[in-house]
This record gives sequence, structure tokens and C-alpha cells, in this order.
Amino acid sequence: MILDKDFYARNACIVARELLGTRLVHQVDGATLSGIIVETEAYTGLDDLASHGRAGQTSRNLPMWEEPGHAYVYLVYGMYWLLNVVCEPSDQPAAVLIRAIEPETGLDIMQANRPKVRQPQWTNGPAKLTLALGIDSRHNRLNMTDPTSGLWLETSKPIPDEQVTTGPRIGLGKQVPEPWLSIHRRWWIVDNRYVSC
DNA sequence: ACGGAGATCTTCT
DNA sequence: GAAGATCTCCGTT
Repeated sequence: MILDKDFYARNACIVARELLGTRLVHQVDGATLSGIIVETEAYTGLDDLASHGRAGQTSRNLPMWEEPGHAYVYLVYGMYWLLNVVCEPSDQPAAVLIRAIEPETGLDIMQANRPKVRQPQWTNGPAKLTLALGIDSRHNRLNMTDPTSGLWLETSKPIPDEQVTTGPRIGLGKQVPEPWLSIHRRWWIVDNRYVSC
């Protein structure tokens, strides 16, 4: 079942936790690429000083104010695309970063998209998984609750609390003040081979 | 195994 | 003009 707008229209921390174990699907050129989400990060409202949304709307972060379930895809370090899903009611600039997936289908295409690295490293990081799945600026602002977009999340296997743990978000600049720097807003599946670190 | 640096360019100060 | 929600390669241990 494809996750709908109601699923995403909740607090980003709840959505980040519940996204673990769901399936990310990308359909391209008649092929289906998919994997199970094993790691996420929540970026919450205007008060979250680690979030792109902290200073209000800009041309880049505009998708964060869009309807829950839309994609926010942006370029980091001049080189890599990161995939987020917008959540909460649209008066709050909140989103969840998809940090890692466990590949399921379309393995041959993922391998072609990730030459020079071996299987576990295809998708164990936010930029690695967009490379493997062929996600980039074309997917920015897509409605991920609409299957005709070719990009969506669907239910798969629920992950029990005993298999989930949390920690601080990864890669934040030293400029980010406490408590935002070390607050636990990253969720991952314990002992999963595809978690980024 | 671990650490440092380079790649590369958009966005915001 | 500087920094950024990263990854890979190359060096040393």
C-alpha cells in the first residue's frame, strides 16, 4: 500500500521512525528499483537550527512548505543529490531525509549506477542511494503519494522498537548550536548492514 | 583500519 | 566569499 498524505501529515520525528521498514520505489524506463528504508533523519520546523527551513522560505527550500508527501531533493557539496519527504501540515517546513536503504529489486541497474563499489556500499548513505536509484533534481517537488510520479513509499515490514535506535544527525556544521547539534533526530535499524555509520 | 584532502557548485551572508 | 544534511581516493599505521 502506498503511503498517503495522512501518513506524512504528522510530526517529522514520528514519520522518521515509522518510515523504517517501508519500501522506497522508483520506476524508470519500465524498470523498478526498490529498497527497504533502514535509516532516516528528521528536520523539524522553523525552530530547528540545523534545518534548511530555519530562516524561512528561499528558492531552494520552498518544497518544504509543500503538501505532505512531496519530495524535496537538493544538491549538497556541488555534487550529490539528497532525497527528503515533506511532512507535517504545510505551515511548517519539516521533512525527513532518507539516509540509507537495503536494496531489493533492480539490483542489476543499481550495480550499473554504482560502478567501482560493492553491494553493501551501493545505498548505505543519503547520496549513495540517490546515485544507485537515479534520483536527482528531476524528482524535486514530485508528489510521492501519487503512483504516476514513478517515485513513492509503500508499506512493507513493520520494525519493532527493540530493533530501532536513535542518535544525533550526521554531517551538521559546527556552526549549528545546541541542542540541535546533538539532539537525537536520526533513526536506524540496529545491526543493519546498510546503515551509513 | 584510520585520517585527511579533493572534487565541484549552489545558496545565502 | 564561505560553507555545505557527502563520497571516494590516497596516504600512513
